Amino acid sequence: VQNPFVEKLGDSISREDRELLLRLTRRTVPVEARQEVVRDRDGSPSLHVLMTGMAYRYKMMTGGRRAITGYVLPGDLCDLTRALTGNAGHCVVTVAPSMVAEINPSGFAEMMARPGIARAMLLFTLTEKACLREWLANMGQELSEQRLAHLLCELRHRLNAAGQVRNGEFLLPLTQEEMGESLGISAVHVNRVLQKLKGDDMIRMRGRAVLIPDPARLERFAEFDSAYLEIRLNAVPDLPRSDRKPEI
Amino acid sequence: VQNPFVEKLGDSISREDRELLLRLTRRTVPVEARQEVVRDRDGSPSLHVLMTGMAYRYKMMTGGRRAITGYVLPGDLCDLTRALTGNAGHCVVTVAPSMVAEINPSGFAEMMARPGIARAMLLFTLTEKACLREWLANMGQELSEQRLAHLLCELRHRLNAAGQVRNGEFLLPLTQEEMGESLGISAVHVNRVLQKLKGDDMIRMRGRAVLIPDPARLERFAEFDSAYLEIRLNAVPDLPRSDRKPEI
DNA sequence: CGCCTGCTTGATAGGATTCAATATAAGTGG
DNA sequence: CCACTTATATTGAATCCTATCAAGCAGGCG
Repeated sequence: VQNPFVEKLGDSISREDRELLLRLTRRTVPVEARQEVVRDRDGSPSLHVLMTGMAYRYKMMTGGRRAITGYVLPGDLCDLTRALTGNAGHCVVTVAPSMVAEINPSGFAEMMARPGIARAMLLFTLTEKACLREWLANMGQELSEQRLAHLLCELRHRLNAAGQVRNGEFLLPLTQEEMGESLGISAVHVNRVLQKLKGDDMIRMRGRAVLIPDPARLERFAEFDSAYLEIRLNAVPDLPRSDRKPEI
Repeated sequence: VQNPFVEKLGDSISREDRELLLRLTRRTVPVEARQEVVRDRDGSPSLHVLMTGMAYRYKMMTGGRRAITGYVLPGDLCDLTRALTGNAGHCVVTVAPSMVAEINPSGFAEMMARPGIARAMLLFTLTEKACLREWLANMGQELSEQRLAHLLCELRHRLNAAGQVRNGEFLLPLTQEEMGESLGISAVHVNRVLQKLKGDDMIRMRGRAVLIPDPARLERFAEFDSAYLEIRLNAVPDLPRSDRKPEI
């Protein structure tokens, strides 16, 4: 995988748009694990794109607790909101050594001036919104066992799309504390739930490697439906055409 | 308030864009309370904008439970995702008699072809995303008392922006069941928490009218910071200009 | 008036937290 | 390379928040 960001867009953008994005994301900088890529208020005004590695978004709560609200995988934008509005509303930190492309403000302006790219960015945002909705629904209605299973399903699915799953196995460099912060449960409880899932052979773990013997079974258990991740760009009509019958 | 949708955009869009949106949302249809405005899969391909009334987004979970993931207030879009991708991922239902503007596909195409409007839609989406992130963080980390308080703070704040708060009092036509579905707690528990908040004089209720004697106090208690709702369009630079110093 | 929906209250049960202690893994520096 | 230090993982016990079940109450509506 050369440029996961541009590749994600597939052929939904024009050749010129693709070239521009390739150019803007050519230069990447390495970021070590557990390093802040985006800080809530300060930090660089650039737009950051994760090219390799892994990160998550989190929000500080009073009392020093953290809430993890989503994961950033190769090809994902880190801080579109901050680039557009000047305020991210959350931080992004790596969990693994990563490569990040920085698009400076003028480059960002250049890309957003292209309608095709702007629309693609909107769709990225919609996907993330769908993710958040899914997490929220899960958090509110499901038991912790299913929630953890759901998280694993989502990560497996997305990592798979990023080509990071080999033989049904993928690396998950998260601590149990962090899993807990993602699900709203304590690290102690994560540990117990994890053991239960292992006991039922829903998952197997070797260090930081996770193996899911029967993804379909885990997804059934987690009530996971990947539809919310499939907001594919090519599912978008060029622009809704007026040949559809207009209604009253 | 004539057209809450267009008014929300303020002077961040051009006069022509404003005229177009006014024209597209001129004709509205009444929708009774507890009526579906958006169904997950089927339904009209139009984009719906709530002009008056109130609605919420929900997702059906297995077992017949519902998860409410957000509220739609006057001026808000109901189904931008569905208009763009063909799939909403959730339903929208009114809680009060409402007026809804329907923008048919060709009208939607027309508006999205204007860069200024497209950018405004992106910002709407970002605001909603910020909301979801806030809910998610709250759901995961806070106790039900604070969560309920937080929900009330958000609704007060947004209803206030929509001019629906008079003397610190506003109408909240929600059942306790629905509040529970918004917070991931049972209706029975909502009732008890509500009583506790009343007991501390955090809120007062007369039927469906909610009065918050001291908003600042409730917000402190709920750890509510309205910043996430303030993604004002005018906070956006015309487009990031290149007169900022580019960094390495 | 009777019915239905929503609200209220009590009692019980269970999931998850916290506290605490130990084990294990992972670094670090000598 | 090993001893030391720290972070992470694991296990147990007590506590607490919240769900569930059940029953009674209130108000609106045909």
